[in-house]
Amino acid sequence: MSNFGDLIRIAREEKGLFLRQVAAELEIDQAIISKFERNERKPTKEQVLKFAKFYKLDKEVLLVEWLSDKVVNDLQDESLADKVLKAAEQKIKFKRK
Amino acid sequence: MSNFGDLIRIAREEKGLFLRQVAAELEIDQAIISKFERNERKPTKEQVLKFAKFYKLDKEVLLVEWLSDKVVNDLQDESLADKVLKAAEQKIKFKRK
DNA sequence: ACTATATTTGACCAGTTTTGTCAAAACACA
DNA sequence: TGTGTTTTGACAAAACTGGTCAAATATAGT
Repeated sequence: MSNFGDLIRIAREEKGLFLRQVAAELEIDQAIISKFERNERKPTKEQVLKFAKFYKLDKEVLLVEWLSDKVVNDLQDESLADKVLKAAEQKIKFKRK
Repeated sequence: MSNFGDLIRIAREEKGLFLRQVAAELEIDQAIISKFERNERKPTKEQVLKFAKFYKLDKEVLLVEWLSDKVVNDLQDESLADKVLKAAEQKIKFKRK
């Protein structure tokens, strides 16, 4: 199962870049990027988009990864997760009308 | 489509109670309850449980309503909602193993 | 319109959480 | 050991939450 951190770590490694270099390019402290890569901290939406652009990753893929991490985080109480997701789906459907 | 606010407003009206009374009973400021009923503010989990108990509503129903409101709130970008919910589902499934 | 009561609104505060900065510690490896 | 990279943790700044209160607004009865 993928997650935001893995995606950006792999992308960085594939390009053979150091945290320092990415940090300079994106103007984000390298300590923070390190934490993003280990899923220790959640980036802002802006930052997600910066990573997508810089690593040339699909913006949507990265956003979905990031948002679903956030949703999972809301559902601490696993036991209700299924019901909650179903309910959320219904609400979204309803909103679209 | 229901939501947390509607549920507790209807419950209160069915019991013929004033905000003031509920506020006193639950020790929550009536201005806040008013905002909960209009979905202007999100209660804490504790508060959700207080309402369930006081109005004798099913705890789980109320929690699902509350959590799914939270999830929908995360998904500002409706266009990705379906993908995000599917991804979240996968992550939950994965976590369970 | 006036009164009385109920609800909503908005300004403000305090406490918590999140985000960013930095330097030291830990790690990798020649 | 020496050099360069990554991780960790302490700290501060900023943003967000949750609560309090009183004034404004709405509602109903007279």
